[in-house]
Amino acid sequence: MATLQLLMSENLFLRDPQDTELGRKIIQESIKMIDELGFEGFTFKKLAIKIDSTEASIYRYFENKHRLLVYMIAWYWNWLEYKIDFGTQNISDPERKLEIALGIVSEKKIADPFFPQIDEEALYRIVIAESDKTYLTKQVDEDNKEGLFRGFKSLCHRIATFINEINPEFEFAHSLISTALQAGHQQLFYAQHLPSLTDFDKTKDDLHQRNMEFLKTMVFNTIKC
Amino acid sequence: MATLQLLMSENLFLRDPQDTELGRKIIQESIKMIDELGFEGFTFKKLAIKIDSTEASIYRYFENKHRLLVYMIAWYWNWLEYKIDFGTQNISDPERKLEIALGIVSEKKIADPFFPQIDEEALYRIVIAESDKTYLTKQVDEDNKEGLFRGFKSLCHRIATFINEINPEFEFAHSLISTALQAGHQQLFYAQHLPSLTDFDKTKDDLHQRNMEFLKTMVFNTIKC
DNA sequence: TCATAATTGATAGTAATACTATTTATTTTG
DNA sequence: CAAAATAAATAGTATTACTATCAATTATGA
Repeated sequence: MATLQLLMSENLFLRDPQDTELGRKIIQESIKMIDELGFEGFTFKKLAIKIDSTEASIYRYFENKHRLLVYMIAWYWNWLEYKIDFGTQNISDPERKLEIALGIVSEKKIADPFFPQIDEEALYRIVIAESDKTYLTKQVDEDNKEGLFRGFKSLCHRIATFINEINPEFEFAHSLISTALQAGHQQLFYAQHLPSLTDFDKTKDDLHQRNMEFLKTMVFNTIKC
Repeated sequence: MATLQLLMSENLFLRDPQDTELGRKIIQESIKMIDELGFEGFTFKKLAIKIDSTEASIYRYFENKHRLLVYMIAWYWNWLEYKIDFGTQNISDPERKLEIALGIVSEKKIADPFFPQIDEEALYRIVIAESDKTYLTKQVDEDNKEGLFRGFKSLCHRIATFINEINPEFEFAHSLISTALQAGHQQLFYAQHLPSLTDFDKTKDDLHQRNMEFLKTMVFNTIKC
């Protein structure tokens, strides 16, 4: 099977981690560590020890750990958009396209053989628990100017387009989709940790199915009334 | 005018900040500082200098700055629930109650004369930018066991009740309301910093109006189809 | 080929942060 | 009013998030 590489925006790193052995080890191991320790518990020092390198070496690739998180989350959004492009190929019915997109957004994430170096399951847990931290900072405007959030914005715009094709009258397409994208993660987090904020049962194995149903209901009902 | 005090859950603090002069200064000044510096830029050291006290004294009131944030956000949710109780008093039509609740959630927040010691405008900006950080941590389960998120859960449940009164068939009342509560903040943050994720124009002064409209459309359409 | 430059990595710092332990002052109460 | 309890101030420490400097390796080109 072919192995792919997502093209990542230049500003996301100092040195492209996909180019070198060390860079790839940084990404692989930091996905594992942030998943285990949480973003606050994760440090470049701990990562350096784990991959048998040094803090300074890691700082050559990423300005700081926040940038590394932004890189990982951007990779995730790029991956989703690629999957949606792929999945809606040759389909013209916008309702079908929207349904496919929402399905991909909320489906259970498993290892993608096209990207063997990334642990998508761990990355998905990071996205759920940490992705908001990429922009909930005081430097959000500078980061945005550098284009660090292009992946998320692009994905949001793409799905919003489907809505506008279905119902050109609907005036909140972007708001609805950015809400749905975040809600999909939020509800899974809540189901796990604050279940009374949801109507899901985390012990049942149809959790992702229910979440998908919720998102589709919310989006389709909202635009069709 | 009467001055009120919201009853805060015991576990939110080590010593009740509403009881002492220093405690009240801690709350007042930390709202100002977190608003200005962001939660990451805020430290007990800086706060201590500002209020002419010491770090150790502040640690007598709150275990750490995360707990202080949780306290502030819990105050906000309690305040909203009180406003909704107040606003839906003697109203029996559940649609009307839901509309009032969503209105209160998304209306522009101004100083509440019942609580003169709290700067609600600054607190609202903190809620928008920082509230997710209260639970997006590795200690969320322990914190939840201590009841730190009772305020949010209680508010969510109360509004979900209105939905169930309107449409007992609808099976995602809690998910929809927790989604709407977060979306209300998120959209304002996006409008300010990542406007392409919304359909709002931050330069227009009907921003809150539009956001309210979006939330009401989303919630009512979703439950009525 | 070999010197030079460029890149990469290792070592050793520093200022700031998030606390903690101990000491000192003040207030409460029997 | 003395003893106990409480509150606050002082002075630490381990860790974090970097930076500056130095050493090794690799690439380039006359």
